[in-house]
Amino acid sequence: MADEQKMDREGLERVARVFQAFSDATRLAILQELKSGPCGVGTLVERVGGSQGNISKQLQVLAETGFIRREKKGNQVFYSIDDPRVFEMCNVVCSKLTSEAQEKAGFVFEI
Amino acid sequence: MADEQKMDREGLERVARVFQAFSDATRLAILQELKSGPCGVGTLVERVGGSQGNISKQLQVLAETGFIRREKKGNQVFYSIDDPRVFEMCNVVCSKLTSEAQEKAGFVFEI
DNA sequence: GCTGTATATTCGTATATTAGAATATACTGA
DNA sequence: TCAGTATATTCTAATATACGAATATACAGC
Repeated sequence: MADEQKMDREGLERVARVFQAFSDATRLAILQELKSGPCGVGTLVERVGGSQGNISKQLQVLAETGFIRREKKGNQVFYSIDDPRVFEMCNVVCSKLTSEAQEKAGFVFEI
Repeated sequence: MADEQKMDREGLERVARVFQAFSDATRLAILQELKSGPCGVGTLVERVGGSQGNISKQLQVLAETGFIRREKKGNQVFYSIDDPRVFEMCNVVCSKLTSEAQEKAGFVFEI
């Protein structure tokens, strides 16, 4: 099915770089906002919090993954989700965390 | 469909922590080895390279995500994939990188 | 208990990351 | 061109990370 060949170090580093982009709460908060639709930088600064400069930087990190799109419109720059599979990944992690929490709380009977 | 409620900062930080675990080439190399089946630490040191101490540390980081299982058997410790969805996530990233590379090379005609 | 093997932990160092403040650039409209 | 608004970049400090070397712990067999 999937490619069973092993990836070389450079390939692994590129993949790692993408996960890295999603490994920060501020950037995930931005993603969460973009889920509702495209958004300008100023609006994201308001909604996510933090300095304008920092939000702008984090947006660039996200855009470099290829999952987020950058689009200039006149004076403003709008960011949006370019590939919704980014949320599939988040959902996998979330559901894992949820089931872990349930196990910890003893809500699950494993056979 | 998915939970549309916004996650608080603490939740986002927990998710970020999991992505963080996958954001390192050495740890991805370990995952790649585990794909073929459970593996002891010593074998992973041989196959992945680097010091034994470092591999052991990285294994712990992976195990903390809940996607990788740790199992003691006598003198040895075996690690294995506990939730194969970790590879789904990797595949999403890989396919994105592949399509990006193709676009860069001009192999894709967008309508 | 002692020895050897397997794994984990600690320590120190080089490097990377995050964030705010200040500054620079880009664009719009008068 | 000038002023104002929106975004990006640079600089700096605090913190986090990855790694090897050395050391500690766990366990099996004698």
